[in-house]
Amino acid sequence: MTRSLQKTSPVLDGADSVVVLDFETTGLSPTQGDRAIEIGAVLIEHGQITDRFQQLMNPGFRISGFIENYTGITQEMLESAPPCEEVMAQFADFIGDHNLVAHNASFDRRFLDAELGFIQRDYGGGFACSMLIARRLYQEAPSHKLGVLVDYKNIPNDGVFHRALADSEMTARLWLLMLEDIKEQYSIAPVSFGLMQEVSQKPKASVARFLRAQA
DNA sequence: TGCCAGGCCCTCTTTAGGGCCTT
Repeated sequence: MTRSLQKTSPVLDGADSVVVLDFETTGLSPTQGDRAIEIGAVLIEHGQITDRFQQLMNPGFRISGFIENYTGITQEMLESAPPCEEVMAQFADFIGDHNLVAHNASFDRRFLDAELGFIQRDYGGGFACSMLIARRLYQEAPSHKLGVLVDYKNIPNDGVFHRALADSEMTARLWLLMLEDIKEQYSIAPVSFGLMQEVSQKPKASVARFLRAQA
């Protein structure tokens, strides 16, 4: 169950389309045998969401009760889903060479790399982490979990968490809000993907100075 | 039955340890 995002005023230039993605998985580590069980993603173009991707996938083994409770995704739901390889081939076509964004991107990147590796596919875009940027822009936030940031920044949501498309849509709203905040606070426009990547790598204490120098 | 990973970041740091964040 999803719904459209409210329109957001464009703050990106035309070349800075990004795909915001989120995996639900059987656990924390693909190197320990964990697999993806759902992928959700939205495409942002010109500062607005223009496309969506959501698909459950069958990892080929029984998932834990913890994951069923955490995500609401049941074993029964996965038994009727297509295998990971089929879904990830479709998803590789969806992301193409777009730049990518995820909340705690190191996690999603590990699974993206692992699942695409199984089918000998790759991607050509960069990867940015909304959590690392939020830690720098919103240093006073009570935490930088996605759900806490959504509440802290009053980001509209339908109350669904830990499902791939819902989390990717909330991450996309957070991403667009961070672009708006940088634009308004530092008079930078357009705010490029490359600039956001740079922000994510700056020491916390020097981010404001760095952004002021970009104006 | 209980536990498992990994990158980032802070500090009582760098010859380390532990919290945060993702499922």
